[in-house]
Amino acid sequence: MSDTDRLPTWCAGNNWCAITATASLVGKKWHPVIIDRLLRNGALGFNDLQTEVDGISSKVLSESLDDLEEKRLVNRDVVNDKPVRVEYSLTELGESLEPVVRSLAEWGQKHLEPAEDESASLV
Amino acid sequence: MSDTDRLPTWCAGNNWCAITATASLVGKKWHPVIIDRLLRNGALGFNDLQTEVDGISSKVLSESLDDLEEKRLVNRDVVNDKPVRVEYSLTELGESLEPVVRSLAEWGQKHLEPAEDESASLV
DNA sequence: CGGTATCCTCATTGATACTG
DNA sequence: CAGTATCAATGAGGATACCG
Repeated sequence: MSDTDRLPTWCAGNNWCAITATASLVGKKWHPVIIDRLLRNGALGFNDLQTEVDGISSKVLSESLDDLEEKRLVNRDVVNDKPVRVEYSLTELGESLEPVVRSLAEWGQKHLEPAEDESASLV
Repeated sequence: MSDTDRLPTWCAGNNWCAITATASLVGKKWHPVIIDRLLRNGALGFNDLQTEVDGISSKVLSESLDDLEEKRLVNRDVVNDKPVRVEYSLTELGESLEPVVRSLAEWGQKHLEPAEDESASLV
């Protein structure tokens, strides 16, 4: 019931529907970071991932991972039973987000960072 | 003080800093739609914009516009004094977001929409 | 026309603690 | 190691009404 508003009814056939939907994916604060980490490092365990992201609580990481898994962007593989060892990795769909993430990163690097501090020239 | 966490300290020199910053821009639910509308239509008045977006309240539109203006993505021009006539348009910086928005849209169209409903063929 | 002002609800985050 | 449980705090989003 709560997921009926995921794709609003006014999201007819126009492409900003896809924009909104995608933005709600990568705009979830931690999602792009997690995806980035996974793109860079490949498979990571839960705590490794938490260390990599640095600043996220285990609860939020767990929820984010659930969300990303549900959306088929990450795989969760139990690679060992005892002691428990889990590895998170990107699915093909998740990896297909790379250009999107890169586009975000490039725009941000080009337009956002210099705006905050004009005293330093480009490195 | 509350804006000290806009760019978290752990956002060192890695590019996911830019990712996060950009994602927080275009991930604001209505922002990408507004930008899309402005990209398509050019300059729009407040109420026109509200009609275009369809579903946004004047309060949220107003706040979004403030936010976008503050980030130098949209211009607010008073083109007439009495009666008041205001036009919102994208700045160059705002227009430079087009590839980002397109990248979001393309990914969403390619990967998101077919997954939700496989019964209907493309229109 | 172009907004503000309230007030309210719900989603998201986060800290801390605890478990298999 | 890999999470879940709880609870508090924050804030974005929305409905409605009103103002210059």
